[in-house]
Amino acid sequence: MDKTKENGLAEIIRKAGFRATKPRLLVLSHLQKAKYPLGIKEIIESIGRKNVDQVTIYRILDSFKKAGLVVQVDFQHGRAYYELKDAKHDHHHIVCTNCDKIEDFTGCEYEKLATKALKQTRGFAKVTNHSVELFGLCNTCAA
Amino acid sequence: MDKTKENGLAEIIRKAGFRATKPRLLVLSHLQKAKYPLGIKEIIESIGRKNVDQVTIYRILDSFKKAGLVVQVDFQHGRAYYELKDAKHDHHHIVCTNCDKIEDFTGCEYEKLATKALKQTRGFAKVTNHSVELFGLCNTCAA
DNA sequence: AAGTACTTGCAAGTCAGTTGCATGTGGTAT
DNA sequence: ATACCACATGCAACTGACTTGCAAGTACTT
Repeated sequence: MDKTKENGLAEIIRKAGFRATKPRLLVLSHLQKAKYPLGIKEIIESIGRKNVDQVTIYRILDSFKKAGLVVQVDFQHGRAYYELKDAKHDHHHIVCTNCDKIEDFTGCEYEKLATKALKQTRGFAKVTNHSVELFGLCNTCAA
Repeated sequence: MDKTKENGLAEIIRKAGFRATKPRLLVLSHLQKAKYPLGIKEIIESIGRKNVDQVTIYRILDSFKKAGLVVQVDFQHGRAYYELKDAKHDHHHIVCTNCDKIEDFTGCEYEKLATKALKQTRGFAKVTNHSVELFGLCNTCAA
């Protein structure tokens, strides 16, 4: 990892209230490079089991999630996926229920949705996060 | 369970392509009565472990899901929740990340969202299902 | 350079969900 | 009404995701 980049990552981590340790830098940089949400297993594998213990990865992702650095995505595959939380966070996924292919789409109109929901429910004070996934069939599997 | 109702349930099950067995009738009627999505554990418990084996419940819910009778909901609690799929299916949940309180809201504009996503992605032929959940803080926990 | 609170690694454990296979049963044909 | 058999269920054992407790290590502060 080159020095400038590492410093940038370290700063992000410290701003979120954590110490900039090697495992955390690794997890963050893997998430940054990822095109699509990563499963924990993939993260563990690509970092290398001998380099960082899987328990550590679990703990890091959990704390990153609580700190709002990362969002957890559910593809109904029975395990958790994670990706960096982008500023606008209007970026979601469509998943093929047959072959698990994933693509992105935008435009869930989060603000509108949240306002609408808060108006309707009355029992809730604020919305901090949201999850929007579509499930369907990709062109190959539909044929 | 009164006879008329049981017959109605049985018909639903047969129309979906299954045999109307006692475990399936029980699962379906519990889902119908539920105000909010049920976790598998709750279903197992309220039906009674001695009455129906938990493996059977898992298999039933899985097949109901594949048949489109039921939808799986993810509250990021590490286990699956299920509820009956309603015709319009424009009924979603807002979950308190602190105390797990759940309320409903409507108006996710599914059709619009699906059309938009299909136009953007190009790799997908159709959308068969969707999941929209909001996470936030309820009035009590926000205070 | 040292101290300490935060982090990590290891081992063992928990819990959701799955699999294989023998037994049971709903729906149908007779 | 009876018998049949493919579909369903129950049981036991298993897998795999995720968690916990605790001792050892290390990033940041002074």
